[in-house]
Amino acid sequence: MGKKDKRSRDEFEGDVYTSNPNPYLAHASSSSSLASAPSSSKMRINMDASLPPAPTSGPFAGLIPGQTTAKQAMALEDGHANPFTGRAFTKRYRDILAKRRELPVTAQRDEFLAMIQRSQMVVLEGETGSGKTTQIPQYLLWDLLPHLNGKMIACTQPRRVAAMSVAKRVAEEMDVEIGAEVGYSIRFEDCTSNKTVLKYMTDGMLLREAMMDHDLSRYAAIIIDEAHDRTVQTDILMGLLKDLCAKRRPDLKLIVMSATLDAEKFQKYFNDAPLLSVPGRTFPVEVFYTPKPEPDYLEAAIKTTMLIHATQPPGDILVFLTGEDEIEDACRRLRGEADRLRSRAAHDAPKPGPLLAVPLYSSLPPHQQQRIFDAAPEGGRKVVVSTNIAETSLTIDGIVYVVDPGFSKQKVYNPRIRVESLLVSPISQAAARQRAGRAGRTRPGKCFRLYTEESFDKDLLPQTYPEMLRTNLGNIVLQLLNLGVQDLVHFDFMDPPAPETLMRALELLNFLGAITDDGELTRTGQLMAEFPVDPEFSKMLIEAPHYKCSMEMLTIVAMLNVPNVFLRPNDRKKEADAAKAEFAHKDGDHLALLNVYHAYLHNQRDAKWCSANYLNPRTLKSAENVRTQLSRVMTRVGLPLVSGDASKKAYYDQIRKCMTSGFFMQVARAERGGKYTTVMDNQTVFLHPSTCLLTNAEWVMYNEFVMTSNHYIRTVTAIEPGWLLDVAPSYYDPKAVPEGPARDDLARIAKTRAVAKAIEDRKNKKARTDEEDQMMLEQGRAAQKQGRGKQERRRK
DNA sequence: ACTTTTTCT
Repeated sequence: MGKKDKRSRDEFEGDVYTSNPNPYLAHASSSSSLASAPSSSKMRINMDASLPPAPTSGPFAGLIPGQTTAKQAMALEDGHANPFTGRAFTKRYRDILAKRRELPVTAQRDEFLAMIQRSQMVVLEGETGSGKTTQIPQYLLWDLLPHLNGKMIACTQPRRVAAMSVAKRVAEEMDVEIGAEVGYSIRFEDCTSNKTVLKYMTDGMLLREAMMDHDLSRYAAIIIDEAHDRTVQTDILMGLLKDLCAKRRPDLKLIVMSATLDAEKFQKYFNDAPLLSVPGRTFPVEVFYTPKPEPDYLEAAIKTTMLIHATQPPGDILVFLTGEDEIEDACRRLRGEADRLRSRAAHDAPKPGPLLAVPLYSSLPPHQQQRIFDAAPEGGRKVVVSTNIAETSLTIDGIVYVVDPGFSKQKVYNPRIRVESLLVSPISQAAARQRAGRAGRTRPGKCFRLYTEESFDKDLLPQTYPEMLRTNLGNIVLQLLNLGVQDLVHFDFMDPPAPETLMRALELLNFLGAITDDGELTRTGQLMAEFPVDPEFSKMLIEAPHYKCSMEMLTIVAMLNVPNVFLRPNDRKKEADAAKAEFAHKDGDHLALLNVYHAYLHNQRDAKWCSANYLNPRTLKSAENVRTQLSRVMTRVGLPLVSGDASKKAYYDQIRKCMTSGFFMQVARAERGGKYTTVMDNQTVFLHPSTCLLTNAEWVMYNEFVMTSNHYIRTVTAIEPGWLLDVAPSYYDPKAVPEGPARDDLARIAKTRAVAKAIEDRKNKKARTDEEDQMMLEQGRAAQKQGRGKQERRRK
């Protein structure tokens, strides 16, 4: 830790004033001085950015903020009344308190306090069951007493559900109502109040707040939890906060909490911040490897599961596979095998128990997801076959055996062809450990890895590649620019993305008009950053009023920002396809989505109607949520909510043209035999079989490029090539388009237009001269008249 | 020629 960390509080206060004499200035000079001014509470930038003065009376008397001990806090926790509310502690509180005192982290409370009191940043490493997520924020609360000077402590989580459930737990632990002293803030749900001093929130939510207040001045401390997840949001937050701590908030405390043994990397990144290691509390898991590599992991997984079922003591099994189809298939086969095993068992031999095979993946409707918590059948066992959702997001108690084939679907981004795709790839060692750990939550367990130990050591990466290196950065770059980070190349990423990926993002934003050639955020870019969607979508929304289709664009963008609404159960594919055809629009999938949403509202959002039509009511509900949020943003930034006349022929043209203004970079032109070629990079692609496009459209725009058994374009709508010249003239300058039929088309249209324009110009020019002549004549007459008038007056 | 992973604003 640097010299700064050892300074006294007085020096810190001095620092605050010298480094930032006028906080308003810092704010105004940032690039996000948008039309939508920050709300007044957010403008309340504290001139006194340091700790509150030591209270001389009241329940906290005797504590010196930033210098307390565990003993002092524990005495108050053990007291009669809750110092934060004044109310007497409940019995339930005391019961929970007793359990909290047994958590591994409790033993290190003083050690933690000592570290954070002498260092601005601390890295904390703790496995599951250590209690770090619930306790550390409370320890800080008792030490910094942020409520005494109107500040808060934030603890960020990568996932919404975690933020919400941990907040609820901690509210109980502190004997307060959720939303009062302890609250949470996630998209669509702000459960906080002016009383809130401890706030759990998603990383994305804190990033949004940072856009309005670059200094995050409401917070006395920020805790980044689950940092090992390395989500894009976590990574950006770490970069921002590191910089903020060093430059503008020397008083801000930062704790980075991580689960894996990768803490040294975090430590190094945070300028050798001190590290606290907290042991976890889980049961031991015995790990087994296969002696030889398995040629087919699905076969091996089924074989292994059956073997466990037949030979191992009671206990449920968790099998990790990669996707929906694979999982459903595996479940069917496991059921079959188990039945066969039971019917074939010899009379004298013990009969193996029944096997309950339950699938688990995110798109599963909630009531089916609930089935993973069903009890195993009498005398038998339960197998949960899951995607990596069971790795971190969902915990199933009672799992004793884990089958880990070592694969998951992972997003990869290829900046050269600007395509994100999902690939079945080997997992990392960290992920493998995480999977194994799922067997030891309630008692000692076993993990069967379907690969060799040598392969684990040699082939698996220690950590999963951070998402930042596997994703399209369009939206992230826009956000960073809006956060006032001008110099992206030198932004302190923990793992810097490939320069080509950054280039692609800047190029995209430039084509969309969000940034200038020099990389400066434009007014359009500032507006775009206000919308919680990718830049192509926000561009569509901003352009919508010009095309008189704000309402329609809101619906389409919302529908494209939730998971697929169309259900297609394996045993009812035909019926589902027929139901979907009812919503089809001849010009493409985007307009079909519009039809679906209208029908959904028209049928009073009825869940029964949804299922009868093979639509997912849950996704439609969230589409409505997204739509409401987006429309609020539009109103806030002053974009009119207008709609065209649906009975006019031009109505759908306007909508399609508006979509083209956002997605003009994703356009393909038909070839023979149902093939298409993408216009800018000459990729051969096929319409995804799910498309409802009825015409043989020559030109189409698409939403997604998917690589599965083939190159497909998904969610496709027919467009007119001429629109491309209107919405992106420089991008579609025929000279810039690769040679081929697409370029020929564009060149022909451009030429026809040029000729037409020349004729029009000449006509206009003639008309103008005629008009001018006429005007001059009239002016002349008027002057004559006036002149005569004057003469007449003079005569009088 | 024949179909989707996870999460967040």
